[in-house]
Amino acid sequence: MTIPADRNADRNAGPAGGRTAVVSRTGPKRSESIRLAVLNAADDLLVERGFNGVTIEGIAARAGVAKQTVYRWWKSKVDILLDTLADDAREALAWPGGDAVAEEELKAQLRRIAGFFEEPSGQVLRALLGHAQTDQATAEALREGFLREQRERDLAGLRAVLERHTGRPVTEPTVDTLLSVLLGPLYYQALVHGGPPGPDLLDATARHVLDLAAHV
Amino acid sequence: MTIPADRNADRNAGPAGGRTAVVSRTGPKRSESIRLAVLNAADDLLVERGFNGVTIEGIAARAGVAKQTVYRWWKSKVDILLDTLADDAREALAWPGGDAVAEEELKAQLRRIAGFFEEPSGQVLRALLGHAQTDQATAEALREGFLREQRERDLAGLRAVLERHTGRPVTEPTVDTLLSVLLGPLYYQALVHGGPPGPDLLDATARHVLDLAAHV
Amino acid sequence: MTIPADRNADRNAGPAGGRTAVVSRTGPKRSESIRLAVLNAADDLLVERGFNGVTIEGIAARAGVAKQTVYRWWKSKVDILLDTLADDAREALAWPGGDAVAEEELKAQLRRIAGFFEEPSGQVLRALLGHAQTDQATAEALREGFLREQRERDLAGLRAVLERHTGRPVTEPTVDTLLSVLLGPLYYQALVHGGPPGPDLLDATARHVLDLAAHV
Amino acid sequence: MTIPADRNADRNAGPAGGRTAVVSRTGPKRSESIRLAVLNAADDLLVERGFNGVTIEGIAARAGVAKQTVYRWWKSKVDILLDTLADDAREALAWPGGDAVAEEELKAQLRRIAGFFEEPSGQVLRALLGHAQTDQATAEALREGFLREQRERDLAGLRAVLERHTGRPVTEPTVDTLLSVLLGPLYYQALVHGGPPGPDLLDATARHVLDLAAHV
DNA sequence: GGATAATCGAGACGGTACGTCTTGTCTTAAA
DNA sequence: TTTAAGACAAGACGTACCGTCTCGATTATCC
Repeated sequence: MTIPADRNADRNAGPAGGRTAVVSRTGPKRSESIRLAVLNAADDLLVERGFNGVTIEGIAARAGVAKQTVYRWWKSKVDILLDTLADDAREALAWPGGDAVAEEELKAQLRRIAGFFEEPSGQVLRALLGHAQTDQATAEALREGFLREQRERDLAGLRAVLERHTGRPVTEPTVDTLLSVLLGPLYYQALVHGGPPGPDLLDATARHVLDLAAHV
Repeated sequence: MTIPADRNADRNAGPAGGRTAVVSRTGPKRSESIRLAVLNAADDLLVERGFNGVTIEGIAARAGVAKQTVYRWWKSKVDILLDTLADDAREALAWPGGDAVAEEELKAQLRRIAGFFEEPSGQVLRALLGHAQTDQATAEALREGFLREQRERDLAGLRAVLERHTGRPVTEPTVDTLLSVLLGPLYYQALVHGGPPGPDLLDATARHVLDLAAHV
Repeated sequence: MTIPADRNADRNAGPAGGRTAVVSRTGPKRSESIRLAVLNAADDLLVERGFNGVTIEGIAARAGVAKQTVYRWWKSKVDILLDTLADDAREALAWPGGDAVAEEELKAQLRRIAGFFEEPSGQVLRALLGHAQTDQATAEALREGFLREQRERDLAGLRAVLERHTGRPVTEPTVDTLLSVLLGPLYYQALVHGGPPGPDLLDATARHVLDLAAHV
Repeated sequence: MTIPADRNADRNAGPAGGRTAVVSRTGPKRSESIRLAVLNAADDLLVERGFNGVTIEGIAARAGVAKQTVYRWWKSKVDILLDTLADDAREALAWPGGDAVAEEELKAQLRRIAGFFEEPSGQVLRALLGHAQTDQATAEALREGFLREQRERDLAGLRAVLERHTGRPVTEPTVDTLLSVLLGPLYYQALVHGGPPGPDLLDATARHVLDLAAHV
């Protein structure tokens, strides 16, 4: 969670936001500690018991919170996990954007992603991607939220590396395709075969992407 | 379903088969029509209602069969879907192995896989891969069964193409890496972003794989 | 509600009264309009939805009042209904005490009570008597409050009629028994069989009570 | 429960009864021990905690039964209590019909009823009558079921006593009125003032009813 | 005219129970 | 012996109120 002011902007709209300030708005505020307890409980349960082992009742019990309190702020366990992801994944997947050699930077980024999939927050992403395979609502929420933002960050990061490497501008469709070439094998290993990819694969993809960028 | 005699050999072991003929073994045989009705019902429900909409009770009701009858032959809905996959996916993902130009053959194979993901049986695979993200048992069953076999078929198919293309033998680790490079972007599109990949992406990957094979 | 100054004397004791004047007591006074809105809302809900359909939240919502405001002044919905009863039932069940023929006066009083049970305030009494069957606290509150007062008014009213009829004093235990003989069949009809008693029954009881009073 | 064959005739209609035997009807039978455990649990809870303390969940827990099992056979706690009443109250309120002196027999019967109200099954009747004050469905079920049957038994019992006492036939409307005169004061004491009536009252009513029967 | 102290609306919160749904096992009767 | 039908224990679902509590905005009273 990086920008507290924006957090849950849509969810909080109910009592206070949006309406033109006519609404009086009194009463106690939402408890931040409860919010964190719920997100942590969900995360823990996911790691311990898998997606189907995460239940709203279980989350409430472990967070030491009433079930209705969970329902007041989130409408499903998917909603909770999306919130968890938003809090945790952003920085873990950021492009540091140093001035290293391009190939090294790509490899480092791939290793960072591979490492992310091993952590609890990576588990959350895997779980949500898994659920999205057959749940339309989850798929949409994920794409319009986390995935879109992440894609944008990745495109910007990759473009910067490529332009530094080739010394000239790179067109949008090119970066788009190259990003899929870069990330594809890694996600494929993580989602289909489970576990981290061999180092060969990461190095190979990083190199190929740079070659391709140079030749196109 | 290609080899009826072997079908479900392990699953059938329960009530009737397996034991060394000591079991008297009388009564009517397992009804093949029931088996198909169950598999179809599961498939239909998956497409209509998503993975969580598939329930054993729902399957039994739609197949016009008692719940216990389903439990007798399969131990979970995942087991049923694995059965469905085994019946449907093999040929859909086979390498035809013609004598076309290598690049064309790779592209055709990629398009075949992309098409598969749009069909009901592709839905089943996506559902199972999704569930495997957080369910250890499913992950194992999938990897030791369908995924291993499919990987072998893919390795053999790709090696044949590469050797025809380069005119020399290709080492095992090389094919392995190249297979991930080839399939990665496609699976990444299907599983992460949903929907088919752009044609550019498929063509690009096919070409790169051949380039890489030539240079290594 | 006949004596506003005394109204709810005990109930009001909470925040302000009772303590020996040490408490300085400033601030706004209790809103009478809120009190009435709450009592009316409770009454309406009781008639529309039955005892279980009366909830503090429902009352507050319908009265346009915050829940806490209700809890500030009443400690339960039973408490609210007792208040309603005190406001409404007294005069409806009073003995007018004219100088008519005794039999006519008894019949008129019985008909007045029978009519009362058909009205909303009669509903409140029935509801509270009903709840008192299995709720000890309600039973006690009802008996020590409304029922005792009403019993006293009834005893006085009946004694006056009997003494006028027989021309001599009537002993306490006799009036007590005769009051039960008089009211019993009426309440029995109202509470057990629902709906008003046949006119035969009222006339018969009135006559019998006078006969008995004459013979004893 | 006196006539097991008839028990729950309407409720059991679902799977087996009523329809013209077309329905095949297989599967396990309803467990009688569960039925009794549930009725006892409900009875116990009512006595211990009052009507509002009786919850389906509480009944299920105390009976050591799953909640759904309770819902399978009864649709509400009122339904359960009605069943309890049917099992328990019939014989407790029967007219023994000896050949004693009429007055003695009436007094005995009144004492029997008064005693019934002190027992657990009497508690059930009081609870249901209480709930019926504001719940239309309960009121109807009670009147069309238990109360009607009990009224018929009472009418027959009282008529026999009266005819033996007067030596001539008694008309229907007369018995009806006299029954209310007889039972009214007793129920009034039990339901309104709680606790048993004084012996005076019972003796007085019994005598009056016989006087009235003789004079009419 | 401030400070003080109450009322009041709004609603968060931990709970309990609701009535429904699905799971996986078990039991019975018919085929 | 297999199958259909379904009883059963277990437990999660999402909802409704409970009674307590914490805010912030408003009055009134008294110094």
